[in-house]
Amino acid sequence: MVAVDVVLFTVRLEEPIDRAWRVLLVEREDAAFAGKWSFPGVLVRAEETFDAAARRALRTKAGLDAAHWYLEQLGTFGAPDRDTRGRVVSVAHLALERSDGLTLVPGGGVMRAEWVPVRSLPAEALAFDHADMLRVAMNRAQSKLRYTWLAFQLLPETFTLPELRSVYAAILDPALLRLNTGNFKKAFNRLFASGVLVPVGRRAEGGRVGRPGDLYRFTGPVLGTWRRELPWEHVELDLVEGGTG
Amino acid sequence: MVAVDVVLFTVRLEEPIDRAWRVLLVEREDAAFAGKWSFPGVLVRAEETFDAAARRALRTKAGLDAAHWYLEQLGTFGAPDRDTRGRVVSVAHLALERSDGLTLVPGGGVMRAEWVPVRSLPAEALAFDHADMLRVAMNRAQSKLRYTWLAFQLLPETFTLPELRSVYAAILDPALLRLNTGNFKKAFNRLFASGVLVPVGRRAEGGRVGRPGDLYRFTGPVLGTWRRELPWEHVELDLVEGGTG
DNA sequence: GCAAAAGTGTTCATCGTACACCCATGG
DNA sequence: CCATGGGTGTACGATGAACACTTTTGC
Repeated sequence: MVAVDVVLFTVRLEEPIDRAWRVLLVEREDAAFAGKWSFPGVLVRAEETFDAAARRALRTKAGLDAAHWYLEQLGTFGAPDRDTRGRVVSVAHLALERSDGLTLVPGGGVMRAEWVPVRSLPAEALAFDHADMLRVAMNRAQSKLRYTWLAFQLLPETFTLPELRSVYAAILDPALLRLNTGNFKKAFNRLFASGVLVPVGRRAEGGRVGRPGDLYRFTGPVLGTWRRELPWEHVELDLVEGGTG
Repeated sequence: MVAVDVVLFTVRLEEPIDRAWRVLLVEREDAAFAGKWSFPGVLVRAEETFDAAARRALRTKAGLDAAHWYLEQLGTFGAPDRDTRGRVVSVAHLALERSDGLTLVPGGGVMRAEWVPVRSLPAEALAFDHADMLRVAMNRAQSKLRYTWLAFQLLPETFTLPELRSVYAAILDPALLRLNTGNFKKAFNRLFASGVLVPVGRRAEGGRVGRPGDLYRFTGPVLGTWRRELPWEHVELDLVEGGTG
């Protein structure tokens, strides 16, 4: 028996930073798992790909149309005793998406579907080995945020730099919020220079105290590495014409 | 049906750099797959973990005792038509190990087992979707070499810096061999300073032309990231005592 | 002695960090 | 006009890249 489970992360910018990083969890109708959260998942059909099954899980269990969302395979969990009802191998998936305009519609054996704060989620609250899955998913999401431009996936079309910083802070480290704003912007100098991050106009909504931030738009692929990790990553040596004798 | 396949990489320092990066491939006895290479793999038993199954595949198909080797899950391949004999989901694994003292012993339905050069391996030479697996495995191995100290896993107890450079060159980019030796050493300054990389004594074997390299020993965990990837990775701000009015 | 390869040290440019200063908004 | 927060510019230190130079081997 092969199943898929989906760990769908989002960030709620309006929430306090410690509760901003959220994950989609559902509670099943089965009495056996009462009071436990789990990730939306389905059994893989005979002629179905994992990717299709994962998007179907989001649709049927939470009413979300994930047809075009960012989705990647996380890993496969197959400990012989992970499911008490027999050996079920689960291919876990990671998805990230903004959740502003979404409404959750529980379905298919699901009582509740909610965005639950990740940082304060105790392992006992999760069914099966989903606490393991969550740990792997959190690490992977943090890595992806570091190596790629996936952070922009969690923001609306136009956004301010403080909002961008909030995304990084919510997922990587809340302390980032206390970082100097100027240096934060400088970290994106290359994106500005290459025209992938472009300013739009002043921010009208000044709901809070200070000066509103400038609005920006991201026009690049969300994947694509941050920069080189090894010093000598780009070796473009033209062969030196060494005399051979 | 759930199977595991293992992509086991090694580096042969004595070979020319383009043929130094090698992968373990086997040829099955089945007439249906004659002339095609595949990765060693087995069906997962009822009460067996993936990890155990992967190590069993190396043992039974190639006679390798991989009990303590570096092994990680790569990803799961489950396209409905990937195996002509029915739907078989395969959990691919990545392993890296030095191969100096190893002898390959074909077994369990395997005719041949060989270390095949990776860079010159055409996709058509591989059975099933193993060409896809290989591509993923190559990318993952290259990433691991960049983010971790896994390169040392492919070297003997003591080694020279040129040999270390050869490992990086074989897997990342052959052009690294033409890089300045001094700057290469400087890239490991942190390892030297922390005492994880320690010199031993002069290299006796001077089989080649120039001066033999100094011998070194690596005494650290093979995993462990290279360095920070985001500028503001380590936020250790003490809260500034701002007057709150 | 000469060529080839390994290893050391210096210089220079780049970039991350700290910090001072200016701008815009709400009360 | 003052507190709060966003944005700009400058100075300094760390470090990667280029390169000159020394050391050690084989022929």
